[in-house]
Amino acid sequence: MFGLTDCNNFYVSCERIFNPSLEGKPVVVLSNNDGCVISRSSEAKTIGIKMGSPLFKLKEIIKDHGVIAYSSNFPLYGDISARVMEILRISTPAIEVYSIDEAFIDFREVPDNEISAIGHSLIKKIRKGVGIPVSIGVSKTKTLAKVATKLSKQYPSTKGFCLMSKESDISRVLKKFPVEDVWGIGRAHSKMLASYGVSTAYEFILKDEKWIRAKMGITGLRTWRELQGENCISLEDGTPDKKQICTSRSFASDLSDFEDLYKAIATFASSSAEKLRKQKGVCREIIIFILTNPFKESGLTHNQSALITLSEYTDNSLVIISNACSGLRAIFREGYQYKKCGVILSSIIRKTDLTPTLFASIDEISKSNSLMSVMDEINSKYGNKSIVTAAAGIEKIKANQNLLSKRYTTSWDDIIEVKV
DNA sequence: TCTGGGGTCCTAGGACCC
DNA sequence: TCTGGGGTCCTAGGACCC
Repeated sequence: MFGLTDCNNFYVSCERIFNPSLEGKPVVVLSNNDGCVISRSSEAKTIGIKMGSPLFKLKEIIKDHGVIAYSSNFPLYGDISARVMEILRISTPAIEVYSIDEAFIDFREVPDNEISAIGHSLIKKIRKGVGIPVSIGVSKTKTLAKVATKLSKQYPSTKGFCLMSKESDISRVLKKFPVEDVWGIGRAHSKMLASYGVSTAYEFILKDEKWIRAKMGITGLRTWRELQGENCISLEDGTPDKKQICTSRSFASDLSDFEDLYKAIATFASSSAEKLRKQKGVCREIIIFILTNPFKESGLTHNQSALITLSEYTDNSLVIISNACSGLRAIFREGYQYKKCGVILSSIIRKTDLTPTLFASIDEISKSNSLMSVMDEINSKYGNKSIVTAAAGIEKIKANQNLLSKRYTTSWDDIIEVKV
């Protein structure tokens, strides 16, 4: 059996830990630049706020219902996530961290009759130890565990835990389960399935295997099998290395100056390089992209990217930045209002797998290595971006974050005060 | 005025190899 | 008249996830 732990309304729940007065009220957390809603409390869902809706369209509903909105505070959410995962890790045979708010649990070696007690105790431990509500679903495959988790959220009587093991229980559930809510079936396939009269997970598994393969490829077939209890998606141990590393942002206001874009690209290149060194990787490809605002009806559109292939693998920020910037020079055009840009590192291998090149001296390599580790050390000790390259500039890129809570658990300056 | 930021995997088709 | 049969690698784009 596989379990899936899912933190309820995760970002909102994180905000509520340090501000209990938010309990019972409609609360939302916004994306970067306070653009869209990316997390909603159950009260916010009830009054009809949809996932991903832009803030400016919600002005009225927010006023009418006294909705409380927060800017996203990722240092806080990341730290709370790590605490949840730690409890899961020490209390179960093995877990796979699947996202910031979800983890699969390996129950394969645990007798069926013990799973339920473990599940309920995990929910209590996390509530008490970290302060957030979680739901747990358990079944024969990861895809079915996802279904079970959804049920545990849907029905309060489950107290956040749902175990689906009996064949008859599973088919009873699947008969009512909308096919578009199945893990692995997205918008496009839902639409296609609907056109063939398939609307529930049960109708989906009744379809012929060959038909599924032809219409939905090998991944669709996997989902089809998983729903029938056949294990196709295994549990990953450890976090696999990233194959691509991307840093990108939308700007608070449009940029049309080369200089401004240059600073942004240099900053993002530097962040990506830092992430690359963190996973002890080196890359050989850099992709940069610049986009104009897709929502603007007037104005010129220009979406362009450049791929730079380096002659040697590197993790050196200076090399990555200067190449990213020459890429920008090649695609930048005057007269456009740019809204977003980003830097993607690709063609990544582990640094230890690197074959030393004939043309760089040992001296140069070790110089580069020590420079980078000193940079990383300073930034880790004195705070992110304490030391930056001149290209990135000293001013930070402005983002709208007017509704930000404090970094209660990761910054001494923001630590909570107790007033006597 | 105002619309997120990350990722992964699969597939089809073209270029190329012998 | 008739024009092989087996591969690999790369890339762009689509689908999906949170």
